[in-house]
Amino acid sequence: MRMSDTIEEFIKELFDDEDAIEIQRNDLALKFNCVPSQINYVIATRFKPSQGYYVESKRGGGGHIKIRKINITKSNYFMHIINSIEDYLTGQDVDIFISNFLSYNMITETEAKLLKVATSDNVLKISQPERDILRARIFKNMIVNLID
Amino acid sequence: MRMSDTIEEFIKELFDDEDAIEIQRNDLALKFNCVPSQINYVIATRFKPSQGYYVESKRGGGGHIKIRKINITKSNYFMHIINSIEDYLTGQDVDIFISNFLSYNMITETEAKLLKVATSDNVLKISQPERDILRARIFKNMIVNLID
DNA sequence: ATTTATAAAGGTCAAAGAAAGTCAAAGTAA
DNA sequence: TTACTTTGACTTTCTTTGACCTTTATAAAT
Repeated sequence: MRMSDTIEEFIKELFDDEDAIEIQRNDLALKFNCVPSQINYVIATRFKPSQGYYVESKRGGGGHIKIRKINITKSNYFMHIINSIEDYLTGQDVDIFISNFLSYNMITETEAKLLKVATSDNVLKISQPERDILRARIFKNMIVNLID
Repeated sequence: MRMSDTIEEFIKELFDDEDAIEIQRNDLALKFNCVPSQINYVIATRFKPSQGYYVESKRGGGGHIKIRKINITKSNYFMHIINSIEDYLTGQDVDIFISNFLSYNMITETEAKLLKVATSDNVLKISQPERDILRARIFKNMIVNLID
């Protein structure tokens, strides 16, 4: 088995239910007896955004590499919602969606308020059926941006 | 955890609702077993104006370092922005506002994305000048909801 | 009362240390 | 051959440390 695969596996095991982990490049390199940049290679090839991960790091004393797993459930959930919304969307529909999002802890209170106000009749202020069409577009596009 | 982080945390806990605190550099250094200039480092990197703090100090006997939290209260800040927006708002204006909000740490990345997408040409998709008028309405109303 | 010395703060800056990042060359496997 | 892996020299970023500097208060000396 390639060393990169071993390291990849090890890192993946670190996510034990958690959705984010923190590693130290030099420690890992030491543990696997490889050069530190090998760790970068593993991360670059196995923990890309397209593979559902997203990475941030800090250099200097006490530096570290943090790898976050994109919450598939969340993104599936929102994707499903988006697909389920037709071309028209009423204000009541929005209210129901938002209260569900909140009860599943998918969004913050502030995000809820933003969704609500940006799609409210008072703000859109155009006549039907254009209003519900515009509302659907705004709402769907906003939701896409709630996926981590 | 880095010493700087520990010290930062400690200092932040000193603000217990208060909006200003006073510390003594040598005492702190002693408490955390570090050189006094470490305190300066922490202050310089973690209590910058851009991070909402402002620092004054006095040397000599009975000297001290006073750190004040500047609360351009979010609410004042946003209210001012809202008042400054006329009936029309372009996409470029929005971009500038958003990047300012972010650099002043007034909003999260997600909130930024929501603001951006809910006011983008692609989503509004109506003709001018109605588009800029609608954008102004949506943007202003969303911002109101960013005030905790 | 004024000047002078001393001690008590805090400030600055650069060097050393501690991570992580980059990139290209060399090695391997399909 | 071609794509993927491994290595290592070099770079960049952030933190820690320490030597030296400036400011302020207070006590001592004039």
